[in-house]
Parts: sequence; structure tokens; C-alpha cells
Amino acid sequence: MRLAIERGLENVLVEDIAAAAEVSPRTFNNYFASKYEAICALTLDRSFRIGEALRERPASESLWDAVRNAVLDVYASASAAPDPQLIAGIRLVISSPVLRGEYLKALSVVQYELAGAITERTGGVPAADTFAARALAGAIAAVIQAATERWLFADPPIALAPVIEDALRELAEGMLAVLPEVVPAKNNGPPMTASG
Amino acid sequence: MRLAIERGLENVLVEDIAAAAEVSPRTFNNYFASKYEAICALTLDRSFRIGEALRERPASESLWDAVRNAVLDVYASASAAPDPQLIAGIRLVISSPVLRGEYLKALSVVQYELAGAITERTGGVPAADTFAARALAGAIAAVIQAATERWLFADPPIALAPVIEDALRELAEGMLAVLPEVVPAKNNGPPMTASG
DNA sequence: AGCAAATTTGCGTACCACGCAAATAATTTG
DNA sequence: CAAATTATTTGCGTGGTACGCAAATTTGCT
Repeated sequence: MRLAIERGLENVLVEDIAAAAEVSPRTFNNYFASKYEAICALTLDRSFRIGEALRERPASESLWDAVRNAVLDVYASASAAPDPQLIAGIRLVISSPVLRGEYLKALSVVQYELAGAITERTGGVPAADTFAARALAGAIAAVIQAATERWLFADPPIALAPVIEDALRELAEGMLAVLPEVVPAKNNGPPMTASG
Repeated sequence: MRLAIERGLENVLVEDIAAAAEVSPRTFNNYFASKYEAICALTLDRSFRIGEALRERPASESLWDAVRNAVLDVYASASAAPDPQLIAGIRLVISSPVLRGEYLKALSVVQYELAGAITERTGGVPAADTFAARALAGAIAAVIQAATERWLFADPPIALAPVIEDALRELAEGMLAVLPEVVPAKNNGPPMTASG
């Protein structure tokens, strides 16, 4: 990503990245299927960390609080003013169509990991997650993305963590405002309970 | 996709697709950046159709009903037993890592289109969508994906539309069960109201 | 019919992913 | 400590791909 910021994405070859990492190009390709994947590796890492963070929340917390705190934990380090380098990197990521696709993959991993951890927490096996778990995970992932975008274009620059916090609150408020009082007509699976 | 099902994804070259479409390989690449993009074009189309469907719902419907009906409209044609060809195609799509990435792009377009249409409906401009709109769109997209997966592996085969319907209901029920009674502490933007 | 604009096409080039097998490094085991 | 096993890195070759560019063809308009 450093190289891409310095010279522009299309002026960086796999060869260059391999050289900068002091490995052969072939080795680079053993670890990354493309240069785009390499650039998005950091985001992918964070996706996994969010899942882990949720699994580590105490069982005493309600599901919502646990999810919220897990996300905030991972973004806690982003409470200060943003690093211009990082900003430039993310702007780069979202402006290139190919990188954008790669970035979406990383975001889908957030969803996958979150849904698994949520399902575990509500007493299921991660592989057999429910629609409700997927919905919650999808909503969380969406607001993380939206918050990141807002932070990215904020002028003057702002810290990311509070934006994430706002986004999660708006998620909850918005959902509650939109959803009807649903009649529990059919019961197709165990409902998720508010307290894990 | 037909060719990929017949011979396996890696045994289909751009050249073959171009020949089957009776254009030159170069023309193929004028329209699709890769063969994977071409294969996922149908899913991408449907993403746009969902956004359109939402914009066409009558203003008298509540937001939730409008979204729900828009999604169901688009999947209404999938009320019969699934076409084995289609099943094979989607299984192909989600089993190949590269195609999966491309599929995720199409799904992210659902989110984007939905968020825009939702924002319009609640009186904003599509470009400036709120966190709440993004959250709802993300949740919807996630359950569409989850429902598609469940349908895909159902044995015996089942129709897709009812699964989508169940998924949307579980979304609503699950969210209501999980979300706390949020104290409206800060007011950072116009809340979405239930009736557009 | 005649002209302008858009689309299609061929060609050339730089680049890339990955199979395979050899070389090198790390780890286990007697 | 040495030998053997395993894992990692590397070079090479190959089939394939995306895309800039400019020419040729088709399309649309008056």
C-alpha cells in the first residue's frame, strides 16, 4: 500500500512489492493471489479480529452490548486524529474498482465472522447460523463501511472511533423505528434472545 | 455460465465465450473486465432491479413493507421448483474463490441501491444516505444471501421465494429481540420513520 | 444517399497466476 | 550432534489476460 500511495496503483508491479519485501516474486504469489489482495490484507486482518473480539466478550453482556463493544474494541486504537498515510491508503482502496472488489471480500469476512460468533453466543453452531444472526452481522458490517466512508471524507478530519459509535447507535435507533411490531406467525427457528 | 457449467470454469476461455456470443474477444472485453464479471452479470442485474422495485412501491406503504414487497417482487418468479441449471450455476459461482469475489460485488450493489432508494423514500438525497439506511440495506442484503444459500443446499429442493419471505420475517423478529430500548442520547441526523 | 457518431475489431504489449521441480532452510528424531 | 524429514522459498516455463490504440465497420440521423 505504501508503494501504491507513492507511485500510483498501476505503477506498482508484483515484482516491486516482492523486491520491497525482499522475497522473490514467486514467493509473493504463494501468499497473495494478486497485488490487490496483498493491499487489502490489513482490512482482512481486522475482520478476523472483530470476530475474535466478540468471542471474548463476557457472557454477562447482552448480545447487542457484546457486539457493540467488540466492534468498538477493535476500533479503539482509532480514537485519535487519522494518520494521513492511512487516509490516503483507504482513499486509494475505494477509488480503484479492482481494489474495491477486494475490499468487499474483506468486508464479507466481517459478516461471516460476526455471524458465526453471534450464533455461538446464542447457543448454536457457527456453521448453522440463522437468518437473524446474518441480518445483524450484515447491518453491522454495513454501518462499519458507512462510518469508514464518512470518516474518510470528513473535513476537517475526525477520529474514527466516535463515528463508529454513532453509527451503531443509529443502527439500533433506525431499526427500531422501521421495523413493525411483527406478529410471530411462524416459528422457523430459535429466536435470538437479547441476553446471551 | 452455461459454458462454465458444461466444461468447468477453468476450461472456459474468454475466447470461447466471445465465440459463443458471436463477437470478437476484444469486444467481449469492452463490456466485461473478466469472464467472472460476465458470469455474475445476471446477479448484478437483479441487484439493480431490487432498487428499482423499491422506488416503484406506492408511498402509502410503510418503509418496511415497501422494502419487503420490493424484494419479494423481484424474487416472485422464483416461486416454483428451482431450475437445476440455475442451481448448478450458483453452486459454481459460490465455490470458486474468484467468482465468489465477483458475486460479492454484485451483492454490494444491492446494498448500495437499496440504501439509495431507502434514503429517497425517507426524504433525503440518495448520495447522502444515513447510517440507519445503510444498516437496513445491509441487513436485507445479508438475508438475501443467506436465504439463497439455504435454498441452494435444500434437500429436497424448495422454491426460493418462500425462503426469502421467511428470512425477512426472521430479520425483523431477530432485530427486535436483540436491540435494546435505545436512549435517544444524541441526535446526529434525521431518524427514519416507519411510514415513508 | 451522405455524413457523423458509435461500435466492433485486430494487433501488440506488458503483465500476471500458477504448476512443477529443484534448492534452501527449519524442525524433528535417534 | 548428525541424519532425516518436513516446510519454505525460488526459478522457470506456459497459458492466459486486460487494455491502449487505431483502423474498419455498423448505426443513426437528416
